[in-house]
Amino acid sequence: MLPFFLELSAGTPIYEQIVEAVRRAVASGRLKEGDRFPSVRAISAELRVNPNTVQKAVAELTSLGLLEVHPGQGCYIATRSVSTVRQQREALAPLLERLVIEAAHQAVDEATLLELLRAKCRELKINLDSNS
Amino acid sequence: MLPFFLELSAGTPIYEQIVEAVRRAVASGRLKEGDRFPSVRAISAELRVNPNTVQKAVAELTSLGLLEVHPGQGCYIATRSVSTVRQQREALAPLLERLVIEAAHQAVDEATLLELLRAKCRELKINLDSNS
DNA sequence: ATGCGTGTATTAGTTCGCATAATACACTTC
DNA sequence: GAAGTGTATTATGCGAACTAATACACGCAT
Repeated sequence: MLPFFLELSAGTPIYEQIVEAVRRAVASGRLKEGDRFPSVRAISAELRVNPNTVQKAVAELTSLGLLEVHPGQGCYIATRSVSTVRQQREALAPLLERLVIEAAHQAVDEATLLELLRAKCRELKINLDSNS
Repeated sequence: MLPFFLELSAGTPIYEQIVEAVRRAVASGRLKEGDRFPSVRAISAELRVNPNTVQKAVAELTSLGLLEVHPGQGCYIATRSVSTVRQQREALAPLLERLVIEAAHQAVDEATLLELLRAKCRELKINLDSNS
């Protein structure tokens, strides 16, 4: 059993879906710093996907600083690096913009939007990466 | 001068960038219901992009319900259709999820995240689609 | 030392989406 | 009828995504 939830669907690259699933698992607490991460071949077999595709996901997760590679041994969830306030803003800005625009089109007012955000924060912590 | 702001950049499909720009313009008030929308050929010439690419954006905007086509005459910004609460939630859920996950990775606490969201709401209304 | 399990690199080939190009057609308006 | 709309068609080039089959370097346990 993989330590993260993933239901492959067309439309988005597989390696991106893997990255997203791992990010979700880490954010929700399903995966914690220092945890052992499954091998490329194990994930490949479990998902029935080409090893190269999984490798691409691992490479991206490593460059994102989410995974630490211990050569010849395996991968582990990395200790989160501290980011500056500026970096935080830059990472969140595009997501915030898309959210606000979508809310405007759906005619969702600001108060409701804020409430939805609070609800989502609670949901993520509770579900612990069960599905979505 | 196009009624929406767009700076073409690689990495994302051009037609998607156009759709995004129009959505932003409508959400910010730069474009309003009933406004005339530039012709495919005009946009094509302005952006120096193939007419087919613009056409693809127009088609998507139409299917999204953002544009109304008056055959043989032109396109206009559509009157927004009412959406149910359920539809609102479904449209916002994935964006909320990605935002919360990204915030968790950036170690941004909930209170700060809510404040950033409020700020983004204000920013969108003020800038009126100048840049971003 | 040998073998197993790690991550990683290489090369090849297929499929598919994006963008371009050049036309052509149906429609409305003046 | 001419000009300006949106739309459809066909063809081509390009690159990303995925698969496939190997091969290599490293750490670790027997």
